Amino acid sequence: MITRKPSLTDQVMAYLKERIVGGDFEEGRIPPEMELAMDLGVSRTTIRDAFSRLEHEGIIIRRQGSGTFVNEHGLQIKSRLEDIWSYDEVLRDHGYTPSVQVLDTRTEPAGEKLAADLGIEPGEPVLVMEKLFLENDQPVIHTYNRVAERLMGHPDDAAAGSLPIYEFLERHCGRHLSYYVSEILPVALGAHVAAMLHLEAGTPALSFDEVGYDEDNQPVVGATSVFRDDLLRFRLIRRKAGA
Amino acid sequence: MITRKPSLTDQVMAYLKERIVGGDFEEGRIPPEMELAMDLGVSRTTIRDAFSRLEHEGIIIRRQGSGTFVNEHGLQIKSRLEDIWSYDEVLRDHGYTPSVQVLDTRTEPAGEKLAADLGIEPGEPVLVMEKLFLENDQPVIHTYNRVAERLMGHPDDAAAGSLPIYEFLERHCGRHLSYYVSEILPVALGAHVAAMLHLEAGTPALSFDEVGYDEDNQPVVGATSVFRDDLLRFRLIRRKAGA
DNA sequence: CAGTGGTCTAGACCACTTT
DNA sequence: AAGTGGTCTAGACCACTGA
Repeated sequence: MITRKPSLTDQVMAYLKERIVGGDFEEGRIPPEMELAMDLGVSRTTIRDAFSRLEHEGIIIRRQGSGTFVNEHGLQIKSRLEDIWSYDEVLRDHGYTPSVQVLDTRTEPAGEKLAADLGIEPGEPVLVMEKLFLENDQPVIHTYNRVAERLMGHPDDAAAGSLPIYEFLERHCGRHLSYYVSEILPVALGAHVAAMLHLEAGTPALSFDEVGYDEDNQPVVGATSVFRDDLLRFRLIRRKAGA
Repeated sequence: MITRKPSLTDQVMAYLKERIVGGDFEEGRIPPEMELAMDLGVSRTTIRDAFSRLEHEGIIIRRQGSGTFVNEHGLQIKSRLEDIWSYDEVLRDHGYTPSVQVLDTRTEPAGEKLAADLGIEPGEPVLVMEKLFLENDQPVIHTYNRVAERLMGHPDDAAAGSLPIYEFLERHCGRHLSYYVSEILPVALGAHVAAMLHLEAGTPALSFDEVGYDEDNQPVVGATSVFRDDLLRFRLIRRKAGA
C-alpha cells in the first residue's frame, strides 16, 4: 500500500477530534484559531483548513466575532451518507462486529442499463458478486456488485468475492475506486433479497443504486445495496447550498 | 434581507460554473490555477478555494501533476442531497414549475419524540403545517412542519402556512434556520399521505425525518417529508471519508 | 473597543505527471 | 526538465460580537 504521511491539516483534525469527543473543551468552546496555531506550532491557515472540514462534517460550528464551538447534534451522527466507504466500517461505527458472507459469484450478460452505466456493450459478460453483511448472524445489508469481465486481468478467482469491492478492483482489475454516484431509492423487497435479509417480501426498504468510478473517471462497478432500516439508519446534515 | 456582497471566491465559483456548463473548456480541461489567477486578477489561493468547493460538489476533478478537469458525471446531478434547501427550488432544478398547496394548519400537543427533538415538554402545543408540492396538479412532495408555539411571537396567522418554512421561522419566530439533521427512512405510505400523493396505501416511499436548527444551535422545527420517487430522485456523491 | 472568525494576498517548497 | 496541483507560511485587513 501507499505510505503517505498525513498532512499537517489531517493531524490537526485528528487532534481536535480526539479532544472534542473526549470532552476536553469547557462548555463546547474551542480555543481561538490563533491560540491553537501557536500551541501546535502551525499557521492559522492550517488550523482554519482543519476547522473548515470539521465544520462541514457537522462536528463544530463557527460564529464570526464569537468563537468556535462543538456541535453536539452533529457529533451524534454515526454514518454520514456522503462518506460511507466500506459497509464493514459503517457497521463497526454502529457498534457492531460485522461478518461478511459471499452468497454467489457468477457471470451474466450485461443488460441495457448496466451496459450504459459501465460503458460497455449490452450482452457483454459481467461478473456479479452477491454478498451479505451480518451482525451476529443477523443480516443487515445485502449487496450486488457488478464488474465487466474485460476489466479483469486474471481469470475468475475463487476467493475474489470475499474481498471488499475496492480491494477486489485494486487487485484484480488494477483500478483504484475513487467515488460513487449514488441514487437513493425506496423499494419493495423482492422474494430473494427479502429471504436473505430475513424479512417478508414486499417490505419497504432503502436501496442504493450506484456506479463507482476510478481515478481516471472511468466507470468500474455497478452496485445495488439494500438495508434493514431497523438495524441501520443513515443520517446527514443538510445546508443551504453555498453556505 | 441582508445584502452581503459575494466574496471573491463565490464570484470565481460562479464564473467557473458558467464556463463549465457552457462547455467552454476543450476536452474538459480547465486552465492551470496560476493562469486563472492572473486572468481574473486574484491570488492562487482564491482560485484554489473555489476549486475545492467545486470538487466537493463533484463538478470538477483535480489530478496532481496533471491538471483540473470537468467531471461530466457529477455535472448531471440535479439535486445533491446535502444541499437541498427549499423543495420549490429542487423541483425547479428538475425542470418543473412547481406550485404549493397548504393542506392544513392546526395545533397539537407534542408527543414524546417530537418534544425531545424540539427541546420542549411533552404535551406542549405545537403548530403543525401540512403542505403539498405539485407539478402541474401532480403531487410530488408531501410535508409536515412542526414548530413549538412558544417560539411564535405573533398569534397564529392565517397566511402563515403558505410561506416557505425558513421564511416562516424568520418572520414569525425570529429564528434563522441554519441546518437540518436528517434521517432517511423507507416507509409504506399511510392512507392519508398516500391519498394526498395519488398513490396506493402501502406503496414504498422515501421519507426524510429531520430536525432543523437555528444559528444558535437550538432546534426550531421538526419535519417529515415524503416523495414520489417516480417524479423525484435524489443523488449524491460518496467518497472515502477524509479524501 | 478588544477579541473573534472571514477573506485575501504573495510566495515558498513539495509531489506528481508528462514530455 | 518543465509544468501541474498539494501543502504550508506570515501577514494584512475586514466584519461581527460582546463586554
